[in-house]
Amino acid sequence: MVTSRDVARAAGVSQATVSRVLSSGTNVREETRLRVLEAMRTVGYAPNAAAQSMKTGRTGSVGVVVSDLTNPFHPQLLEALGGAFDRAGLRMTVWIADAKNDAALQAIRERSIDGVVFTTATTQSQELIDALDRRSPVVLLNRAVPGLECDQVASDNVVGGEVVADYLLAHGRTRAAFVGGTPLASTLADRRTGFGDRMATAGFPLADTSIAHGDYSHASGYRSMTELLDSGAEIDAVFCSNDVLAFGALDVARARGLRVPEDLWVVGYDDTDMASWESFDLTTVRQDVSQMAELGADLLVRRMADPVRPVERVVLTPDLVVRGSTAHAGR
Amino acid sequence: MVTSRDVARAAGVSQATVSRVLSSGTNVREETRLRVLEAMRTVGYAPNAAAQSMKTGRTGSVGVVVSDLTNPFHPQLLEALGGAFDRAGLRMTVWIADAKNDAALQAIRERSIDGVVFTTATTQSQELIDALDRRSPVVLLNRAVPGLECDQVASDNVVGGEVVADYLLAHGRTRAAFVGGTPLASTLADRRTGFGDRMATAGFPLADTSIAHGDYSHASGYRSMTELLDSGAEIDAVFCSNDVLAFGALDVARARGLRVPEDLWVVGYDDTDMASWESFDLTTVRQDVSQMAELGADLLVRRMADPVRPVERVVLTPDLVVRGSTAHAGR
DNA sequence: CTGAAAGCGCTTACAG
DNA sequence: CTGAAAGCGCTTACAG
Repeated sequence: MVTSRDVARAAGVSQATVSRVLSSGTNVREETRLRVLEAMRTVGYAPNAAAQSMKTGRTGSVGVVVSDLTNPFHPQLLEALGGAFDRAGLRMTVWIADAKNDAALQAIRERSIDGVVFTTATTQSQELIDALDRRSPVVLLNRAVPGLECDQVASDNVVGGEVVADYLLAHGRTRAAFVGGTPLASTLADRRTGFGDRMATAGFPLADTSIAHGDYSHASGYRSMTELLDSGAEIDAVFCSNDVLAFGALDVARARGLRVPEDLWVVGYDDTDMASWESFDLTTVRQDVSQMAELGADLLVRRMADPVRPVERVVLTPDLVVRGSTAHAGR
Repeated sequence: MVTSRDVARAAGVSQATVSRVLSSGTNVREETRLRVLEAMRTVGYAPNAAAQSMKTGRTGSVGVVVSDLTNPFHPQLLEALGGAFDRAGLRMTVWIADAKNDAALQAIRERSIDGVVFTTATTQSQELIDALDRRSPVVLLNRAVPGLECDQVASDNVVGGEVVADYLLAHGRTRAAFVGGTPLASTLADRRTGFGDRMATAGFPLADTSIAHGDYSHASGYRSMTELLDSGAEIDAVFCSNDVLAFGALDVARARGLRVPEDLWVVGYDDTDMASWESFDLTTVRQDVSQMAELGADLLVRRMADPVRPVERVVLTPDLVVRGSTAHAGR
């Protein structure tokens, strides 16, 4: 292994000078700097990250905890986060968690990473609370946990649900059902609350049959929609708590010869890329993934720079994207 | 920060003994071991990864370079790799690369990661060749680069194309077109070669109009299919070099009132989750993502353990999954 | 602007 | 089975 000592020898300077060129670049005569740089190239030097990290206390890596990459919303979020951290000169360690996952918090404790973004359902685990007590840099993205003293970025899912209700009501679609996963993640529960309350307030409570199955997958949406229709519920609209569920619901509608949107309106949530594909042409509530990721990455970077700054909670307002699964006629 | 020295003090032993408990666990009296473990808990100790890594020369992290998470095949691969590395006790640093990306190779040089899996198009960049000369652990997954002296796992894309041709020919679908991206990644070029050669050999060369546009996205498939049909080509089957392109092609067929499969057969590649959704019900060439990821992770682990072991090249044989976009009647 | 030296927190021979 | 000590490869005061 080539070390800074080898470079020093080759350049005829002390090891300390090599290190200065590497880290600050200041307090070095330009001529010396160039000579050292040249020597680095000649001997094929690359600084040892562990040694640097041990001295500086920083690793240059951050963690991202995501779940369920089969829902395209999550890869989109991951890709956006990757871009943001890349621009910030940070590497990204990824945990793909099924449920709660404290590996990332452990990694912070071991100083493998400098901070972490959680995009998964985060219960107030003791580990998380301890980490925050320790002033570990943690950002919650796409999740709001009211009691938690940490930076958070989330869209207002209650408003997201309300927007859908208002839209349906404005167009006389009053016999609405809700399809979610179960148990509902807080984000989805909020969507349901906003939606259901608004409909109820307008005098059109959701059908009791607004049921949900399993996870948040296509299969789950398919099953939920099937049961909904089998139950004989008279519905003219269905709001699914994410796009993938809505795709499943659409497939059921199609298979049964229901015309969308004439007979049934279908609304999703997330505005994933696929929602705009002609096969689906899905009206959905848009979450600006790029913006969300950008804000989250930025908050984490600032938190790492200053562990005691006041906590920030950013709430994004989602908006409705109207497409053929509701608005247009004759598709 | 709590160090092993603090633990030693609390347990009434030397720092070396704490370290022994931590690393090997051997050569320590059971009673001592328990006392140290207890002290660790009491003082809230977590070993410093950088210090460990500096001594051992290993980081416990591996890199994965993926591209284009909008193609669901890649998230599936990433998720499978994440699972495999997790089971091996390794963290996963992810680079989402648009083109060639040497950041991961740089990270190996700096000892931020112990090895890397490339799942992206890898030209024989000088950096990669240098890395291999240095015996850096590198595995190519889903990419075969014949000249490259490194472990590789890929499916046989030529055979994949041939399988499709044989299938079409066996069912009398002889006026076939190919839709790919451009420029073709080697994987896709192989699929085209296998497909085109087999069709030509049987006396049914592909239409000249077998064109391709842009990337490997839905939009690209949509545009290619549109041009294909606009050109007036008389085709009864189209083979798309991946599923996402096929979804775009299917949407065009639908929009134009072409019946699939009666008027047109559509075949994809990858067997992503979505291919089985009723909206698409796509016949496609299956790549076993889990197996591929498992093999790749395993090769990397073994390569890291033994940098001089002979290179392995694993070739997987893809198989055809027949669904409604070709076989069934009346959908 | 540069060098000698201390030290980051571990692991691991080397003695005992 | 345990401790004292060296050293992994850097960064950064401290002198000059």
